[in-house]
Amino acid sequence: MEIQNLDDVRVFARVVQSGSFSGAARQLGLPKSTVSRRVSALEAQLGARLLQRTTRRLRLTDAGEVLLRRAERMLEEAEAASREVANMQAAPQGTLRISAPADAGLYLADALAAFRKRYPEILVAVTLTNQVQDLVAEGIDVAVRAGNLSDSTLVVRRLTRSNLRLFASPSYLAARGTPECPRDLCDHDCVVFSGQRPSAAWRLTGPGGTHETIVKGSIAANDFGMLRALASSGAGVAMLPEVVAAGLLITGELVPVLPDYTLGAGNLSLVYPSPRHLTPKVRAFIDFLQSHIERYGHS
Amino acid sequence: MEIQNLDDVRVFARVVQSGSFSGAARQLGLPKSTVSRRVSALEAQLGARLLQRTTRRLRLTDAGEVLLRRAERMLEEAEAASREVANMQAAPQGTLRISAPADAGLYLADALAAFRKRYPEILVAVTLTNQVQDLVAEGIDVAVRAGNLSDSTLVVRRLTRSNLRLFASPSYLAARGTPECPRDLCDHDCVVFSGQRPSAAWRLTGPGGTHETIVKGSIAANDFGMLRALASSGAGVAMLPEVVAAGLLITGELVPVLPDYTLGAGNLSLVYPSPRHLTPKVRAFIDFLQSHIERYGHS
DNA sequence: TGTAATTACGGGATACGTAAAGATG
DNA sequence: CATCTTTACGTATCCCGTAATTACA
Repeated sequence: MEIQNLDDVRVFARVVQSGSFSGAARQLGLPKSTVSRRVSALEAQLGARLLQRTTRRLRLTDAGEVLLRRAERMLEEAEAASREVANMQAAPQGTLRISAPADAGLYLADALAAFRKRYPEILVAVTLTNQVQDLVAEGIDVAVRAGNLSDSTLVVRRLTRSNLRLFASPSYLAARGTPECPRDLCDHDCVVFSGQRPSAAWRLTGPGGTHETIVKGSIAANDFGMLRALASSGAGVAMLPEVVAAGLLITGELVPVLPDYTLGAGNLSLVYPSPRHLTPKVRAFIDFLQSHIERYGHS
Repeated sequence: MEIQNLDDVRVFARVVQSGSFSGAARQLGLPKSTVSRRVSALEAQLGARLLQRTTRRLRLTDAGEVLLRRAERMLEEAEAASREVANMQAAPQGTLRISAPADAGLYLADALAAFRKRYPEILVAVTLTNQVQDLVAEGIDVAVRAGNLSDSTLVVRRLTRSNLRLFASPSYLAARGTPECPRDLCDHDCVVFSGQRPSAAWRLTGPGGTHETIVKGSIAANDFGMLRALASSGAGVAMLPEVVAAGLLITGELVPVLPDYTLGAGNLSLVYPSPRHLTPKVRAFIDFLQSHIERYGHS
């Protein structure tokens, strides 16, 4: 048969080293009976007696000698594996593969530069793309996502939720006028985040308190990238996370609408495959980004 | 934590190799659930995720890569150990250490020569001594013993029991006459095997059928070596295994008495420490000696 | 929809510690 | 007689296989 239990091997090695079953039991903190049974089990699995023994004396058999030599290397490998993995868990290192929306690059650059300074051991590889990737298939450790995530299996860690604002293209505003207060929105085409129907209730918080305005959307989509594209091409007023709009604000393709108002419900999230045994490099990144955002904001 | 179960490592390696949990389950003949749980257990022990997985895709994590590399060497060692021990069990080899009564040397020589011819792989080391040794302490594989064995823990394998005969020294017979039939023994000094008292009922089987004769012993001892010494120095008629007497028969210090009669109760035995996982070299020797005696007798 | 991974669940095997037995010097 | 190994025993734990669940393409 084959050796099944590595602990049995450990017990055997300890018995040999200490020269007695009782001694090994004491050193290992096990009952003597367990030590006896473990060695017996190992002997049964190998089909050979490993130790010739009376109550007073102990002697390795030929088979015992063979096993002992192998056992040393075996246990060394096992221990090395544990140690190596533990270190890897303790000290963040390796390459962190990040996926992010194309236009989040500008925004992330800041945070990543600081992150690299804080964790020089971690190499960072960023994939900027607007298509949602299969994290597992692509070997991505963590993805930055904006919007409502119902991504099933994946774990979502929300970083912030207070950065939804209104934007429109200069051309649209030139044609339709610029809203001065929430009520004005009723007269505008609105680009709504929704998979269902092109209407929504926007809760705007600003100088005049909170107003809930029922807007009729001209177009709806469940992807902020698409909303942004629609807005920048003049489809109407869009509610977008600042992160999403950032790129086009700089180029002037979008301008803020009602800049004193926020809609406070946008999610910027990190997404990763499994909550279990989080790699330290991922954990480090998540925690770092969280506190970085809390400290410096997100625009 | 430490890796406890080597089977878990095997399962993990197989999963990586086959690229899927289900595939590994099929190859290993295990339920899929078990494969899943084994990998999870390993991950828990190492405190690190080894495989990033969805239902469709599988990917080694950094920790997984580390473990895999170590696992290969680990499993190789384990397999080599099993194989080596198995071979050792299958093919008798190594050094067989035998302990035997000093005067059994002559008798054993024959058998051992044949044994060596049959099993050239087995080296034989014979320790001839009249003192009973501690098999385990001395590293003796098997001992030849004659007489009544009540040796507790040790395993006794009786080889033959039909070689008890009567002997006396020529000087004794010259002084007291030579017995011609069992009845004559009543008039002789008898050297009796017994720890208790110097008398015994000897059942002699010969041409005239079986006679039970109550003999009064002059001296008793529970060691055939001592009985033989007594007999050869003229203490009386002794019942001895032929093996024990053989040496002195050749030198003429003992001669048979009532040579047509046997007492059929003497044990020639092999003794070894444990019945479990008998080493093949020991098993080979036991079996060989058994059949050798059956074929060629013992004188 | 079909396949893959995980989990819930119940029954059964296994492993444990205590304690007693047996052996040894 | 003190110490050592093994075993008997009752219990608690774990582990397994079936099957239902959830995820994914």
